[in-house]
Amino acid sequence: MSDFTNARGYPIGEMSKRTGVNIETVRYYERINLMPKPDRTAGGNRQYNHDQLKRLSFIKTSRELGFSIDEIRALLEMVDRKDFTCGEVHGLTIGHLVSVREKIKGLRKLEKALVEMAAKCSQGDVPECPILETLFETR
Amino acid sequence: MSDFTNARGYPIGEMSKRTGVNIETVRYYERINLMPKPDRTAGGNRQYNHDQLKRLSFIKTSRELGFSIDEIRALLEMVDRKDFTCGEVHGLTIGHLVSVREKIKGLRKLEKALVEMAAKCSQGDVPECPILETLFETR
DNA sequence: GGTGCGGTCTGTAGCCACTACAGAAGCAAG
DNA sequence: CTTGCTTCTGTAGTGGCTACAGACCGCACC
Repeated sequence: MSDFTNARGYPIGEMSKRTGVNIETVRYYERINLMPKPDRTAGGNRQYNHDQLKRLSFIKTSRELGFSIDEIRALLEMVDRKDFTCGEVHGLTIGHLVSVREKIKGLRKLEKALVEMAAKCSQGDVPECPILETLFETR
Repeated sequence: MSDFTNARGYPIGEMSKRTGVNIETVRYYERINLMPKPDRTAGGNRQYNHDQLKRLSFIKTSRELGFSIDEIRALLEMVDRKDFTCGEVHGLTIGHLVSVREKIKGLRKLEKALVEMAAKCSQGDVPECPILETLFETR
């Protein structure tokens, strides 16, 4: 088992394991300039440093929180330029929270409609179904 | 103003207006064999009939309820073959309901995390932000 | 019959955020 | 040096549309 804590840097697989981001996705993030181009070994393999590990971790956490790539890019650009205020970051977060709440609202409505439809259904063996009838209603 | 109730059939724009499905999307549904190939006028324009209008309406309603194209395809194939039971349709609906509920659960968790993060934030003018600190925490 | 204008045609490319290959090459342990 | 895992580049596919370009259709009006 290797020790990556000294100056050798992390290969892409180690980055993937530590962050839970798919290897292909790490390379994809590089291609779209969300991750910087890392150093390479003599043979051409990527070698990441600890800052880059932190950055990838940030991206992963943010994605799990539902931020879009563009939202994450905005956050990271502020960080890169060291040119942001806590208020700005708060604003971005709240904006995202609003859209998450809207999504929940939409799904709740949808849940309700599905429950209502399913309740009408006898679940029998017959080829007549109130669910299909509901769906086929002309608007 | 024309009257489409007689035998002339509906042009694609009328289908779009009546169902709320984008014209491009109607053609897309035909390409992926979700909608049948309609009749054509002498000049080559599509002419739909009332059954096709009902079918498109069904698709639209189902999409709004969050069914995937493949789920809708399954429903429509059962209808086309006239070979289904109410129980089968109920099963598909419940399966979908379960996945909707999972999505809601996920979003709720996410909402909670966002609220917690935002609460820690002073919203001040300073370039220090607990939100970013949280996001940058190594996993 | 001509003109004008909006609807429609086909085909292709783009969107988001990845994911999945193929085929070659690197790298580390034994 | 061999073995076998990891990584490389480049390209194409996913879902569910959407957005063009450039040509053609159809219908009202004169």
